[in-house]
Amino acid sequence: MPELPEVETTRRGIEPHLVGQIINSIQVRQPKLRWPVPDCLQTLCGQKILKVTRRAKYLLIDTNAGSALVHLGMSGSLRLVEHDEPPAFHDHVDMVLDQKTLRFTDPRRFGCWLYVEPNQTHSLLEKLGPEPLTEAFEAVGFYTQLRKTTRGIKQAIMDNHIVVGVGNIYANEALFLSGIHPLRQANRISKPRVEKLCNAIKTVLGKAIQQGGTTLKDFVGGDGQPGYFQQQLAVYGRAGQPCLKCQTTLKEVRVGGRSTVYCHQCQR
DNA sequence: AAAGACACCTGGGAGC
DNA sequence: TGCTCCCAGGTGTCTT
Repeated sequence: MPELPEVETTRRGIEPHLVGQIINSIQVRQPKLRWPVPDCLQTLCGQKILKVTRRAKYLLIDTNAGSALVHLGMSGSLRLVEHDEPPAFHDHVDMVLDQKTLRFTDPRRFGCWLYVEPNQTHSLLEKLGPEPLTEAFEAVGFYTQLRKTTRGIKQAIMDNHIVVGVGNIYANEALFLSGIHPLRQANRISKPRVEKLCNAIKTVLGKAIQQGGTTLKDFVGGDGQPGYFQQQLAVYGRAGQPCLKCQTTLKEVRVGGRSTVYCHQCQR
């Protein structure tokens, strides 16, 4: 579920229900997430939520007494439920607000709930590269970064030091859109093609956010309408099927253990 | 300093 | 029907 568009969609979905609300309690049923949920998270109880922001795939729920730093991992989701809705097996954390309860579900427990002190940054956020949908991510800087590595381009764009938020699905899609072979050495791609890739990343992620997070299966917020996960992925999950541009059969290889699908005709 | 392997977990589907 | 194996949207940390 959660690639950057899903995280941003989650943020937009929960924010209106969170801002201005008081955190009445935080119930941790399963503290063993990616890292143990720290006791100091309780510092936030009694505080008013000021805003909900996102950095890479991390969500920050800000108060005057610090922030909750939440990551959805591979299988996490956040949604708003009524106070009396009984928790299911994988509902590990509840943030009880005035009107509703923000509930964190995560079967694989790769997600996290951490505490950040006021006016501090967390070490997890320190070494992150630029946000792909901002001007901080642009072709010149991107090209400079790519010149420094001989890795395949797919691995490079999935590296958080180079650009954040490009997960496996959208890495595949952006490379198809820009006509670049996923295994091509990052430092051997011409400037114009890097520019094209830069734009493709922005386009793919931006479109996915517009659609409400393409791969999301369950939504957050009261108005969780189904249907946005049935979308048009050009290559991901389509190995063996014809390329949408040239009908060549799409190939699949494993890159760093991740499924990688591409058209060997369109992508060079 | 950079790149690859490994780690953390559960659930679902394929294959036998 | 039931067991085993493999795969899945992430990413920090350890090992070369």
